[in-house]
Amino acid sequence: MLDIELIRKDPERAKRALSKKDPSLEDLIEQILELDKDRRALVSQSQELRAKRNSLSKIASNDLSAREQVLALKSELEKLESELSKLEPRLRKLLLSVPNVPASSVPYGKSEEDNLELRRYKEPPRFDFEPKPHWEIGVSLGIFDFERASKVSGSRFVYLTGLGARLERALINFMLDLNIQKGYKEVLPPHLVKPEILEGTGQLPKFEEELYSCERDNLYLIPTAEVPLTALYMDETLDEKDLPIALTAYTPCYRREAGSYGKDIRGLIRQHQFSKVEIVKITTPETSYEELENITKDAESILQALEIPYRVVALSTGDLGFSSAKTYDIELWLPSQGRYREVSSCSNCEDFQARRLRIKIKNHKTRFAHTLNGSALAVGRTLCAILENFQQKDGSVIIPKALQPYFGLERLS
RNA sequence: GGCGAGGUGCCGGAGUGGUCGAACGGGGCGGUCUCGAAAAUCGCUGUGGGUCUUUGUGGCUCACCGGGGGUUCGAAUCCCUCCCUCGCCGCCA
Repeated sequence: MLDIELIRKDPERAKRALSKKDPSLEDLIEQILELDKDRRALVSQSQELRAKRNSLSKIASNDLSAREQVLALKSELEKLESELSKLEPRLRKLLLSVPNVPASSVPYGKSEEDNLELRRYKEPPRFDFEPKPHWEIGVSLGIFDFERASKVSGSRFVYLTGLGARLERALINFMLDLNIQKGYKEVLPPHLVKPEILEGTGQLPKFEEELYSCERDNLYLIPTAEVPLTALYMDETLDEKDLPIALTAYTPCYRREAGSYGKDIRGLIRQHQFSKVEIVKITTPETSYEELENITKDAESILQALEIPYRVVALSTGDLGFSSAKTYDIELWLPSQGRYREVSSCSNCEDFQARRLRIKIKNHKTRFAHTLNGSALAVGRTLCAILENFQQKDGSVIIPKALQPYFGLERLS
């Protein structure tokens, strides 16, 4: 959530910044300004009445006429208050649907076409045979079972079996251990959260269709561990000397993938449920951009340890997520697709989420924290990359050295 | 799921209709004392909003004692409802 104070003070600047993300947002700002004006007028009026009422009440114990005056004030007040109670949720909802403003260092652009490649690690491998897509490798190795998954749960689900399940588990442990070594505190968070939490991190109110909900209990399945990790310190004021707070968690992620019907229908790339190891940092405004570089490097170091080719791109203004002020995506190489695919997204949300979640920090003065999050890493896609990049002519797959202690075998065959 | 107890400021804990933004204690911050520290002692110490502004760690004002609603001239205090925490019983990985 943006600070309404800033919108009020310099609406044109807010519009200019937001229209880099989405030009249609200018109207939204206009509406917000309008409602905010109305709201303040109503608040002032009702406050005046209340002040009058309070002073009359003080003498009312032995003054019957004061009592009558108060009754008159009361009906006026009720009118104002009912107007306010209609207006305030509307204003709030509008404000909650305004995305974060891009940082000035974010490259301008309309879509992912305009993302800026920053660096690459390792050449894509060359094969002296036709490399297979991961789903073919996995099925023939007997470690993926898509058919039975669709019988049981429908499309975009998979059973990992035998060494497939073990490989996934090895990756999770490997990633968590690396993160822990770097100072992240391991957390195992709840996988079901309240709507207000998703509102806090920015998934709601705009992206309801993306979420699985348990209506009876008014809870949602998390689409990423970012949600419960970032919300861990909701409604708290943290001491600045305890910053940065660095958290890591493995969780499954649940996404409905509405609106991506045709995309990535085969394989593990786009599933309704996937494993991810996430990192989150809570910092001061002064250090958050430095920390964005840090979490990106931390995520990259996992791919380096696994020897998987990747590149890092800076998202353009038009491709930035709702809550993010600046994002680096890490994309790994998939030989069967001949292109890079996202495996991590590292974002600085500045105080956008902290304001929604009321996470404050304090040394002399109190202010909102900055929050960052990054995947380190998406496990399923990493698993795909291992199968595809390290596949052999005979259909076996070499396991990267660093992972072997976790997996227990040098080769998958 | 059933019954019982309870939710008050940074913490503990009073307060059962007006003078309560809230006693008292602890903590924190500042002063005195001290070579210094401790002890003692004095003072200060919530958040959010509106408005004014000679923009000052400013004035005035409103709201907030788990959330929402109600009674009343007036609610932390009474009533309804929801949520949460703790205890016991039941069920259960």
